[in-house]
Amino acid sequence: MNEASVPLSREFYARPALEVARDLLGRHVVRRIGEKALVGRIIEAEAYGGALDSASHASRGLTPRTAPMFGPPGHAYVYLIYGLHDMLNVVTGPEGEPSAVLLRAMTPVRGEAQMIAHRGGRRGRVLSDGPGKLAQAMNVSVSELNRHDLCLGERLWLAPGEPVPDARVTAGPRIGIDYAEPQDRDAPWRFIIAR
DNA sequence: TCATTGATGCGCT
DNA sequence: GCGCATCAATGAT
Repeated sequence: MNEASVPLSREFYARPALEVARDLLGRHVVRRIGEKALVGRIIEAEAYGGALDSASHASRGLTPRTAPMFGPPGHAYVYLIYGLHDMLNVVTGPEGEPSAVLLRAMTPVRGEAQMIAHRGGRRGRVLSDGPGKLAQAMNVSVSELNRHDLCLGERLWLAPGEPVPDARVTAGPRIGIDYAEPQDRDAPWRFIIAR
């Protein structure tokens, strides 16, 4: 494991989701499957949680599904949406205060051919430009990686990568949360790397 | 390039 | 039973 792929520390995650989401842009997602390593650069992320975020799963309280969000930071929260797609989140903030960041998109850095295979041969922009696509390209599933500790450097973790300056960052409302209260629906908690 | 729609399974009421 | 932090195929502009 070289310097660029050392796992981000627990302290990195133990901050407000909003701060972590912004800071995750340009960082690397590392997935190790046996001897093979897949690396992607995060280009889009969304914060969920905070005091009273009606868009967050955790706003309904602690349930078996949302339990990881209430747990210690630096763990994965993976869930299935629409019966089809796995969503990869990282748990943030102090234990007991539910929050997480959804990884929404990445670009391939290493192991692109393997990612394409995971995606059924789809390549180019559609390889990993959505949360379900990102998880599928990385072969991340609820059954294998929900609650996984991202600070171990085993199977799945995030690494320093190349942080992005503010001038390259754009914030806007989150996607697919029309059901949320207006102030949460409109909050600029989605971060992307402008191009 | 944009809008529409079916797919599909589980958590929660 | 309802609805969901989505995707891909389809058809129109």
